[in-house]
Amino acid sequence: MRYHKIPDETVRRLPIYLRGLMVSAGQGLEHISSQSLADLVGVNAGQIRKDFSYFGDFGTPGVGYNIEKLAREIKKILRLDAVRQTALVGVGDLGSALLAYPGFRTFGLDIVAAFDIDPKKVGRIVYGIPIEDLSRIGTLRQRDISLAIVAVPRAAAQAIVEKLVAAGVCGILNFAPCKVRAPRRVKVITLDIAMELARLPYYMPAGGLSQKVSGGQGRGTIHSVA
Amino acid sequence: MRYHKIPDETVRRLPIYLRGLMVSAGQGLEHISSQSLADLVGVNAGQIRKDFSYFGDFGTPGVGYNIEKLAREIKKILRLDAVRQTALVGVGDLGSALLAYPGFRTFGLDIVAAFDIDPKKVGRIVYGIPIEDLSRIGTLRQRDISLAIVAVPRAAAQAIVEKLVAAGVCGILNFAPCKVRAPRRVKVITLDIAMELARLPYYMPAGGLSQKVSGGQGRGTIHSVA
DNA sequence: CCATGTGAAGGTATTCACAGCC
DNA sequence: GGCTGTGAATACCTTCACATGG
Repeated sequence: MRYHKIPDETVRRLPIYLRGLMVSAGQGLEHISSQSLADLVGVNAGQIRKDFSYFGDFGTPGVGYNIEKLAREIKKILRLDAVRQTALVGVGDLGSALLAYPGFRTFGLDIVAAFDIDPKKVGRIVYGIPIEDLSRIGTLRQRDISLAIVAVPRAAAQAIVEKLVAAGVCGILNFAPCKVRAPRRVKVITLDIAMELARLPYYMPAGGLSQKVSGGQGRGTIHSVA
Repeated sequence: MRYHKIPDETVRRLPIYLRGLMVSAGQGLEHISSQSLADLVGVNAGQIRKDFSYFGDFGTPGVGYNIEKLAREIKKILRLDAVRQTALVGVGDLGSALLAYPGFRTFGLDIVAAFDIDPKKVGRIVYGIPIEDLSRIGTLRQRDISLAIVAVPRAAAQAIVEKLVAAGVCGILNFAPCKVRAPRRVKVITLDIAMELARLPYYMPAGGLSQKVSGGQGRGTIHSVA
């Protein structure tokens, strides 16, 4: 069930909206206007209405959007309406941090398996998850795990991705700083942390440190950026 | 010295090219064609040439681009030509992983200070960096540190950003899952890890697990994705 | 009166194709 | 022959303004 045709950029923003809606719901609100949501998440109000317009009528003129209903719909579109079991490969510093990170739950994503190549790590239990040997990646298919996070060194990433694909995984979040090849049916998102930091200096003023703001707390020119 | 006008999307891709160029340089190559670079980093060759065209002639028809020269130019544009000292705030699981991560060096970014609110952590040395109390963030200005990474819980993020701004920081990479406000002159990039994972299921085939590929290794339909 | 939903307009980014150069 | 650099054409995304509805 693919919704008529939702632009990629809109899909990218849907999780942002979803997070905003969940925050609002947590405050006991029932409805929210595109303007309030805009203030909350930092996206232009017109953009939000346009985005929502791609999948039917959820708002009531004069009132706003029903938070619960809208959140449920977005989850359905993103296919986050059921809990998705996820595997982690590579339990180094970053991998461990990801195991400890509670944020995935928010979106119904649950890390239920972890793999590493290091015999000293295999068998240990980290944040409740036992670490298995890489050779057991093949068991993912029968365990109904179709999503994976790759947190291994660059040199190992491609081989791991191939193992995962062979095991039936069809969605991969790759933290290794390189492009990995995969069949078209498998969606890979690469998240290169250092690269994000690398484009920060471009946008910074030339002088280096910024001047001290007169007015103490920084009132006045506060703006949302990015 | 701002180059005529480089599109934002091009700026986003520059670090990708830079990484590809550094890999090629490491292999002893001297020149690379837009097509080879395209294969390496997964961006269309025409796109690459168009991107490079925004900042002058670096290629030689029939030969390709001089890797060293081009890499140096991209670094200059991104202002990565000098080592930049960076501060980390929040030495939890993720923060520790970032301290250990060698990838920042690649882009001339060096984490030289770390802060945490937890008295049990303050004073300890993690991966060579002593953890200081939050109250010492104000010293960043005189230490010439203008870049910061925020890895604190959502509830603390806004307050930390304000402290950093007051201390003269003008570029922030925020890992907290929320929008933060900052003066316009301060560039903030928010990287919400869970959110990236959240849009993965949307692109996955409906059935859940993918079918076993006939043909073993997966030859044939291999495509770059992402 | 307030807020949604949406055509139409404007802006930005990508793709194409080829002239020009080594 | 191979590869760059770039205008022109296309596709995509965002903004605007307003008609419509509670």
